[in-house]
Amino acid sequence: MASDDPRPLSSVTVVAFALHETQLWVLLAETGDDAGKPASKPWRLPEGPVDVERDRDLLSCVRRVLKEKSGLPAAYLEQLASWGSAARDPRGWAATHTYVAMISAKSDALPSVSAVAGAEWSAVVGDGVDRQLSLDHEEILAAAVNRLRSKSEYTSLPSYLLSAEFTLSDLQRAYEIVLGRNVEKSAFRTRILSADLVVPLDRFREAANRPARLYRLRHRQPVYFPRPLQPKE
Amino acid sequence: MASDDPRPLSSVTVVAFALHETQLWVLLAETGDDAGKPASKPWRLPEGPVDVERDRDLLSCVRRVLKEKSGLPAAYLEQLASWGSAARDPRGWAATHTYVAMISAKSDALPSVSAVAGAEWSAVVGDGVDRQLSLDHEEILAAAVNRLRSKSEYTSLPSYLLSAEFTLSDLQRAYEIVLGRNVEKSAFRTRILSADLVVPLDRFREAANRPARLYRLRHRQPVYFPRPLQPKE
DNA sequence: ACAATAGTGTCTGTGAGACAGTATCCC
DNA sequence: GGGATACTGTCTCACAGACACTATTGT
Repeated sequence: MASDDPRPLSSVTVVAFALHETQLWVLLAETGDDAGKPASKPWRLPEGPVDVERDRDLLSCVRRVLKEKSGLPAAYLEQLASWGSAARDPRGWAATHTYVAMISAKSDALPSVSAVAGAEWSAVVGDGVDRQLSLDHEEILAAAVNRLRSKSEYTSLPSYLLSAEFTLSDLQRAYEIVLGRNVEKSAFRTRILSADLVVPLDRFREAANRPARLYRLRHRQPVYFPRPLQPKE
Repeated sequence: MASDDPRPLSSVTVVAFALHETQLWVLLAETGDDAGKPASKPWRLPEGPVDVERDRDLLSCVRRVLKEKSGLPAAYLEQLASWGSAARDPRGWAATHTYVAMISAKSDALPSVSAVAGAEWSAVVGDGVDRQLSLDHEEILAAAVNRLRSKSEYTSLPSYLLSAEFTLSDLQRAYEIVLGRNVEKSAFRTRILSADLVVPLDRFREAANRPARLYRLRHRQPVYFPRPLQPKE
């Protein structure tokens, strides 16, 4: 019980999501080639060890890691789970605290590109990406995608993927991309408007058709709807 | 980035719930009086450091800790969250992976007493207990109670607090105790029976009134209902 | 006028809430 | 029969799904 027993490695892993065009994207980091040897699976989720000198707590640790790997702030951060075992990291017993981060779209709807070397957005396909990830990061990513999808059935999570001002059609499209299925327009609008989710603005988005009213989020915290969108069959 | 940087303490904390009479109970452990000095807040949640020699992963670590502190097996275990900061433990930067454990009632509905020294069941009042806990364990307990309550609105979690065979009234009472409010009988029975939750047995519990049919759980994993019990107002 | 997207109205279905009524045991 | 608990039937209400319909812009 002495506090100098061997301790596991402690790190933090971020699964950062963004929207671009018609897809959901996740932030990956390239494995640093330690000692010049390129790993067989060079991609991984952004991760960093807990720094007991600089990090006050887990949340500030995630924020630091996300900033170092992407330069981007998270519109919303939530703990996912933790993974820890003797086998998951070749360096020894390692535990990681994982977080889901939602990144707001930038004005021009570009995928919030990072000016940081070795970071890259990858499209989410199914519950993963189309490349292999090292360690157990494929499992962690799948869990994050599933958490995002299932929580989007009954909360306003997808709203954090939009920019500050958006139309209800934008929001509906965000849900459709995240959930991977169509959402019925009328029911969707009633749902959003009867919850206290958004504030209507007096501005409209102009286009070659009827202009759409712009909205912004009313709260910083997610809203929980009274019923899930799709009764889980 | 050297792997011999100072590492945080890593531990696992269990919030174990049980049902007895008309209340929900949680397992507490007495702080060992290190060096004979009794702590000012002698009670805490069962907790133990990750043992990199003996524990294969976090789940086996929780099982070991729960067994050591209570001698009881968990009918259901689920990760709650993790807490980690420089300040939460006087010994230094400490992270703990917390789990919620559900303990089945024993045949005679005794609160599953433990033959282990320094462990004790305490009734849950509100989202805590009526004594102070050390470290941030009051916050962890509150989070566990809230998780149990909110997840009981749309899953079969309370079923794990019953013994193997139970009546629908037993199950309803479990929900009522966990949720802290009455549940309407007719709707409750329809809900339970139309989900695939239970298997009817050919046996009945006899009493000084109409005998009640006994049931057992159909699945080991919790069932998710299509709608929450109470629309979150 | 037409294309295109924004936004609404109406009808249906599902499952929870309320509550009364019936069923079946022991005494 | 009476007390007690088990179990069912009926009516209402909230809200999601389906889908058609109207509204308002640019070209």
